[in-house]
Amino acid sequence: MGRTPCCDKAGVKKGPWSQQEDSKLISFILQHGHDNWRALPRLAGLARCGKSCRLRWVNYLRPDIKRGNFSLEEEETIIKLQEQFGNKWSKIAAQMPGRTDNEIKNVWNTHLKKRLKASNATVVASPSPSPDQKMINDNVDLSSSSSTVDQIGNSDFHRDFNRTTGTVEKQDYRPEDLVEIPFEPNLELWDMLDADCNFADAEVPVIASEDGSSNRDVGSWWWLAYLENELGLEVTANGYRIGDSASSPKNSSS
DNA sequence: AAGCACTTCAACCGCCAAAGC
DNA sequence: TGCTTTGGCGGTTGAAGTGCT
Repeated sequence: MGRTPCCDKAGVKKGPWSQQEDSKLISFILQHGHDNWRALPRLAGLARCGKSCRLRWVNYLRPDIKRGNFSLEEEETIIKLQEQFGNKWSKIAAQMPGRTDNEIKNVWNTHLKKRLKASNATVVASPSPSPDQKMINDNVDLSSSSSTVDQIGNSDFHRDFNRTTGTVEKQDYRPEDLVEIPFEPNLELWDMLDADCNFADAEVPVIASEDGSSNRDVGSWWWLAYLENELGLEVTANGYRIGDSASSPKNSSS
């Protein structure tokens, strides 16, 4: 008799996650946490293995994941830490808030390893940046900030949000500090949330961003719910209002 | 426009270690 | 102390996207 499988293989779904599955998982974890990954899928009504749920949450849905390209600084950090720790991706990820071990591993395998190999093989005399390098430098210019939200945000929205506010720590705001930040049209999904910011409606629409892509933004819209719930942001017709939230935000959002 | 090659990255697999009994 | 269960990790895969001819 071999090792006990991590889950009952029969009836367990594999492959890419649908938005319905994502919202079920998010909703469940927001309400109950994730003390027991094995029991979670059954309790959350997901036909997934516990490991798969954990992976999806840790690598994709968690609110504190920073998405987007790695900055040059981050790449240098990875290279340094890889030298120090070897392929201990979780150790490396622990030194890089907002980045997952999986993401770091992917960056290492797809970019950094090759780049290091190339630079070791050839001593390049010219300092002119490669297209790759240029993109990284551009990225640094766009995202350089030391604030909390840059470390934990996961979309351009959060960067923009940060530029305006400087931080998302609730206690930093007074009611008179009202700031409205326009939110992306594709994020107007508040009707799906009930009073507690749980997903009341099982029918989650496809979320398309301006460039026509979908799915990858799924982390953003539910994260806004988190921001509102946890950080006391108020959604208005034009964006988010920080500060006094005496009026009903969701009524004014439609 | 079509076909092919290459790249990216989300997700899976199998192993290991820690915790619980 | 040994067995089982569970969570976590690193390696790998393959579908989807992108670029090139």
